[in-house]
Amino acid sequence: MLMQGKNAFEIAGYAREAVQPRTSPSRGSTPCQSLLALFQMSALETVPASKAVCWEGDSASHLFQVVEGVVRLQRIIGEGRRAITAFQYAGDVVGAFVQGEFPFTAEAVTECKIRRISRKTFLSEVTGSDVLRPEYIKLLCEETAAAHEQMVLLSKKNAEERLCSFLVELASRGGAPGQTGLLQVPMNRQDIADYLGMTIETVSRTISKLAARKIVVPEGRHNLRIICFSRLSRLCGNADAFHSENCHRMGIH
Amino acid sequence: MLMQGKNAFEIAGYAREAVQPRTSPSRGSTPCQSLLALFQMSALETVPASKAVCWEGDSASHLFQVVEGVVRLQRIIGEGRRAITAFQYAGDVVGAFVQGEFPFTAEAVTECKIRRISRKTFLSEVTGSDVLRPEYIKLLCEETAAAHEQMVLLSKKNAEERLCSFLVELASRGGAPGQTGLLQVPMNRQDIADYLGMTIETVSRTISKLAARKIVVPEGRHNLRIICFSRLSRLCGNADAFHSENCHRMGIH
DNA sequence: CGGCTCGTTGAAGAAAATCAACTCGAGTGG
DNA sequence: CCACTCGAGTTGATTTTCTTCAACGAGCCG
Repeated sequence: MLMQGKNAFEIAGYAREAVQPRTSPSRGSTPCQSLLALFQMSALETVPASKAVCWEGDSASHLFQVVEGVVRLQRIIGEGRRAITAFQYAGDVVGAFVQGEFPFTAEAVTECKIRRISRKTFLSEVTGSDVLRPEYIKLLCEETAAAHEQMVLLSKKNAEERLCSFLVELASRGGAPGQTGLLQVPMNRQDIADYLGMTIETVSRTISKLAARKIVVPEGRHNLRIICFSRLSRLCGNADAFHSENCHRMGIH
Repeated sequence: MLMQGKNAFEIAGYAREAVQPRTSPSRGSTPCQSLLALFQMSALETVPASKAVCWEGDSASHLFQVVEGVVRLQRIIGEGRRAITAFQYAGDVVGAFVQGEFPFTAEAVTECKIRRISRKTFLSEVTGSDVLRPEYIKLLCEETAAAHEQMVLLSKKNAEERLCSFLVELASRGGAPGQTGLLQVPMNRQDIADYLGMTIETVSRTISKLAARKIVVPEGRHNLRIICFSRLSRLCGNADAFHSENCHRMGIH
């Protein structure tokens, strides 16, 4: 329920490629220009924060597009343990890789605007289009690559590297923090913890330590001012941190 | 289609769906029956244990099929840290989800037999076939689902749950251990550790503890006799362990 | 046999989890 | 307006789990 007042969101850059210029539905003769245009024919739905978009185990009859807001994909494994396997931002498609049943529950982190499309329609449109098909494949590949990246993080990185990786990812996926370096963090500490395989306490302590080193400055619960993005990048624990494309000079050494 | 093989490999059940009945190459008029048949037109190559099949960062001009043996997909992240993101068994395709450059190095765990096909050929065959396309999509979805499963393991499971999950996965992917309960474990302790986000010492200790509880019995470095598969399943840390399809009575409670 | 790798086991240490207290803000209601 | 509560977050103290360091053992091959 945090920050949905139309603008705070955009300021932080989360409106990545939100609503596109209206095009006519592709049903019939007009071919779709892009995957996201497929969703344009369906109504915009509003999902309140922390309400589910779809449930683990349910038959995946639909796919969803996040138009605005942030969605988390999560799995519950006994005794109150929860793992968040991905966050989906404006422009992302939820369920692209799902066949049969959803292997996750998708919940709105913030209040969200979404569109849905039936899997049947989606697949027939995609398989019938030489434009959409490679785009769909590309999407699947990116998702899998992201999953592998996350596995590396969870396998081998320590608390600080995990958090820094998360912040860098958030800055690039949620939208660049921009000149001011103000990064909006829509998810709460528990979400971050469950995404990074840590506890809220460790997340909190790690942020405090970064703050003490003047790498970031917390401004309220949901904002972090990035003082030195290049240092943040170098703390991600990637072998090639120094040559990272994220690292092209941000002014501060 | 499993087990036509005749050797030590088959005994352990790793010949999942290895070599198929010879079909003529699909180039030209004869359509392929399945994704794996696509590889039939190319020569069988032998890769010695611990030699690379492809390298991280290299342009992914080819895809590979594992015909026999086990391959590990790994990433190195500075200072000698290695993460194994997946093992690929006989019948699996390596690089299905890759576009552009390989995000991993693929290395033979055991001596392997592989076939390769150019990405260009693969994609043109797949996109041109109504049989192959859904099969390809299914493959991508399964890979992503497996990646999510692994993320849950790495996020939330303790050493024992990780190891038990691995053994159950190995039993189902590498082939059922069968009546005798003898499970072949082709990878060494370091491979297992890097796959599960642990150290070799912790892997070793965890196996010893399972052995002390008479759940498994190590027989040499690369064999484990599963005494009680249902107990192993229940130790995986999945919420639904009791109702798992792996759990249909194996005799022992 | 000696030298090697791989695996196991023990002891010590470190990182993160757990448990617990406390702060901060927002909302509620007197 | 202020006291109160409630949830989220922070911080400290303690414990647990796993890692690290080190020694040792088993199998293998020259």
